[in-house]
Order: sequence, then structure tokens, then C-alpha cells
Amino acid sequence: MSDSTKPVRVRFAPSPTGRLHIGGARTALFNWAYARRRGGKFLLRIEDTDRERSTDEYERAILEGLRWLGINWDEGPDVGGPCAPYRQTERIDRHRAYAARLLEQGAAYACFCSSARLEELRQTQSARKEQQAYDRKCAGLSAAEVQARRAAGEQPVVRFRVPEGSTRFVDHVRGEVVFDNKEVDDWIMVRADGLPIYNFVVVCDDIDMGITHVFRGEEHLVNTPKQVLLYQALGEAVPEFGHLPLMLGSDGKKLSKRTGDTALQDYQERGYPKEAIVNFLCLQGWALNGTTEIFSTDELVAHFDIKDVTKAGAIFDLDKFQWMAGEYIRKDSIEHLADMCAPFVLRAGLATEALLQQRRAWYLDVVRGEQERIRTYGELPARIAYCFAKDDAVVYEPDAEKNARKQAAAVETLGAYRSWLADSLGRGLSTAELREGTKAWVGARGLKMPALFQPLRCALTGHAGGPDLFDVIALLGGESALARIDAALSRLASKPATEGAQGPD
RNA sequence: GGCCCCAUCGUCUAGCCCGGCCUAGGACACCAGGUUUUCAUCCUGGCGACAGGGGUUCGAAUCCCCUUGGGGUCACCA
Repeated sequence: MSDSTKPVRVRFAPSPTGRLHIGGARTALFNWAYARRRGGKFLLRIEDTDRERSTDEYERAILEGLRWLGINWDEGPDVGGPCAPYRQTERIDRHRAYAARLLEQGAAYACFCSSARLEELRQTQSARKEQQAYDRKCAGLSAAEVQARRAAGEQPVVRFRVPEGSTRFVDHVRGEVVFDNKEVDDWIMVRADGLPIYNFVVVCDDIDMGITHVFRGEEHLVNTPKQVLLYQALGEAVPEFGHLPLMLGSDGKKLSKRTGDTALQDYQERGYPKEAIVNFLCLQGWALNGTTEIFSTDELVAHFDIKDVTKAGAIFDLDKFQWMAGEYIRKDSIEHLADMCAPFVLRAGLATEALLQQRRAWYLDVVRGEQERIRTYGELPARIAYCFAKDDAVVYEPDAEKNARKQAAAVETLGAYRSWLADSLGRGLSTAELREGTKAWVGARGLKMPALFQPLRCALTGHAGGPDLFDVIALLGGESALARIDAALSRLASKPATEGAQGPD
């Protein structure tokens, strides 16, 4: 096999026919980590040979997504490199040269069969429960006949002539894999319109770019014999392979939109910290040591080895992902967390950028109050909306209102407390003094804490849970707090709007 | 269906390559307590797996075979 002392060159080769798949992001991450660990090069190549579906926009989005995750490449379409260009359609001359060489050697042949004939062939094979494969009708065409039909205007595809025997290769995650060549179809390398196909192009480019290791998703495992055979026909060194286990949806099948978000961008837009995304993706098919769950990309690079990648597919566990996102949020600094959340706050229409800047210290306090309660940046706006609400229009969550109303004499208690609070505020008590004073007030009246705190929380925030109420009062300001209590006094005095026929529980 | 890949708690995994240290470890989720003005965080405890069957061996989660189950793939897509 190939020389293991040779400098490592690996690549990630996405197709710009859609947004970056979360599984693709993991593939890129593992390739990148392998290159960094081994002191090799990581290249990015755009596989845009499907001209129907490839777009510049997707290509841009994929590059942005990778960069956002912190994956950098040594060579690629935007940064160039010694093997430029890095966009496959721009390398078509090279592909044509390889095709001509293969044709000349007889390792490939022109095939004039129409799509209709092939479709019919497939149908009959399928009806007879036979293996679906090309029947090699054109495999024996003479050079003269090919030339004549070409001259007559017929445009053939180019097929690879699969030799007898079997094809084996060592897969770094699975071990040795063997295919009987009888199972490998005489696959199409070049379309009738002259444009080459993925399985062909990928080998040409990997050869030209000196790729030493090919790590990709398991769905490519069955393509590998075709590619190995091609390397051999070309007399080139076969790279080492490693097929990563698939990322599965909750249904146990290849992750698809049916069972959840599949694009990296989806998670970005939901406000998952990128460090959490990287960390979680690593855990899908790899483990640092079996006990460490939280680790950085530096630690990944320091420990990653393709041999340690798991063989079985991994079901994408959103619960664990959310837990991990929360871990990253909790250990973040307030300043950074506030900055990361800001776009979500703006998008929710709670505040303007100018306001967040003017009241920076206040905004930081607001974020601080929720840090241990949110798991993604995207969860913040709904939790802090009350801070931006009008005092007489705080939205009461059903649970919050229920908790408030189930306290006996909630309105009376709140009303009495309002006077105490107004008085205390007037005397300029600190947050800590207010907190202790309130507890003493509750105790003096022989009440349980919830008797006051539940209605008060509902009045101030409309939520059933949240930060310490005296921190909330500090956030809102005394005037606003009193106004909210006044509003609650009348709102809680009337019957609940949503009372059901069964009556209260 | 053919071919290929895979198989440890519900989920992600450690252990498997180089059999004994495994009465199988960690994490998420779940359940029960504790802390707290609530929610959350945090702490403690619990539940919970080597798919089945044959071998090999003094000894198997670890090696071999079969069965079963799951997945991938069978395009002039990638």
C-alpha cells in the first residue's frame, strides 16, 4: 500500500447542490483534524459536476459554514494552491485527457446505448430479479464502427471496462473490504454531452492533487471498488480509505429532513454555539477517551485518529445536543454570550442595536439572569421579552398565572406588599436589603414564601420561573415594578379569561 | 431482491485489535431525594446493555462460524 511516511493530504469535497449537511460538516471536521494531527494538508474541492443543481450560492454558503465552525483549509477554490483550480468543472481538460488515455488503452469504451434502452434493460432485469447492470452490448464495438457512428452524429457515453477478478482495499475504519468485480457495473465515466461523472472525476482530481487519504461517508463504500479499479487502470497509487459511519435520524435511517434539521445552517439559526456543534459532531462516531464529553477542537486535534472512529451508525440525539449546547452557554463569559445572543434579540424585535449599546450594562445583567436557563442563543428572546414589555401588557404564561391564583389571598397579599415595596424603594433600599426585608415581611405575616413570590413573579415577569425576583426588580426599576404590580392587582382580581367548564383544579 | 457494511444500557459511547484487571465504565434522557422565592443550575442516589445460537479456550463483551436484526447501495446525482 502507500507509504505512511508520505506527507498527508486529505480533502473535503462537497457538492454545491444544497446547504451543508451536518454529516458533511462532520466529515470535513474529521478530515481536517486528521490533517492537523498528522501535520498534513487539508484541501477543499468543490464537486460541481452536476451542473443542473450546483449553484454559486450554495458554494458560498458551504464555505461560510465550514469557516464558521473554525475549519480552515490550506488549499481551496478561494485561497488557491499548487493544484489549482479547486473547482471540478474548471478541471475538465484534465478529465478529458484521462478519459482519452483510458479509451486508448481499452480500459474504457464508447457506448451508444440510449437511455431508453438502458431503462428497458433495467426493467427486465428487475422483473427477472437479476442484478441490475449494463449488459456490455457496446463493449465489443470495433474502432471503425465507433468512428463511423460518431461521424454519423451519434454521441456515446464512455464506460469503464471492469476487468475480471476481485477488488480489495483496506478501510481504516472497517478493515479489509473485498468486492467481486462481477458485482461492479461497467459504469459511465463520461456523459454523452462530454461532461464527466463524479466517480471518474473524483479519482482524476485526487490523483492530480496528491490525495493520500480519502475519508468520507459510508454511502460511498460501494463506489470504492470502481475507483480503486480506475486507479489501477491508470497505474496510479491507490490512496487509503476510511468510510465514516452514517449519521442517522431518530428512525434509524440516514439523517434526512423527515426526522429533523439536517443543515448546519439550521442549527446556526437556532442559536447553537458553534463550539457545541463541533464538540457534539465529534461524539457522533468518535470518543476522546470514553469519559470526557466536553472538549475543544485543540483536544480533538491532539487525540484524533481515524482508527478510533466507530463502525456503526449513530442516531442523532437532539436531547444530548441541547444539553451540550447548554454546557457551553453556561461556561461562556457574559460579554461573549450577550454578543452571541444579540442578533436573536434584534431579530425578535425586542430592541434595536442602538438600545442594546446604550444600555449595555443593563443588557448584560439581563443575559446574566438567564445564562443558566437557556441552552441556545435562540431561547433567550422569549425568556427576556418581559423586560421590554409595557408595564400594563406583560404576557402571563398559563402556568405563571395559575401559580399566582392558587395562592390564597394572592391579591390582598400583593396589594399589601405593594405598599411595603413602594415605601422601601422610596427609602432607597439596595437589592440585597429588599430581598432580606421582603423575607422578613413575609415571615412577619405568617405566610409561606410562595404566597407572595408566586403572584409577584407573575406580575413582574409573567413567567412561572426565572431569576431571583429582586434582581428582576433591579432590572425593571422600582417604578416599573410598582406599575406591574398595580396591573396585576386588577388582572388577578378578575376571573381568569381561560377558565374551563370544569372549574379550577 | 443482489452486493456491501454494521450489532455493548432508550440514545451517544468506553472496553474488543493484544481473551482474564468487567460483579461491563462514563454521558444524555428518565425516576427519586437535597439545595432554592420559582424555573433552571448544582449535588446525591436509582433504573438500565454485551441480539440469539454454536464453537475455540482453564477462561470470551473481547477470537471463529451460523442465524436474526438494522443500515447503505444498485442514475448519462454526488
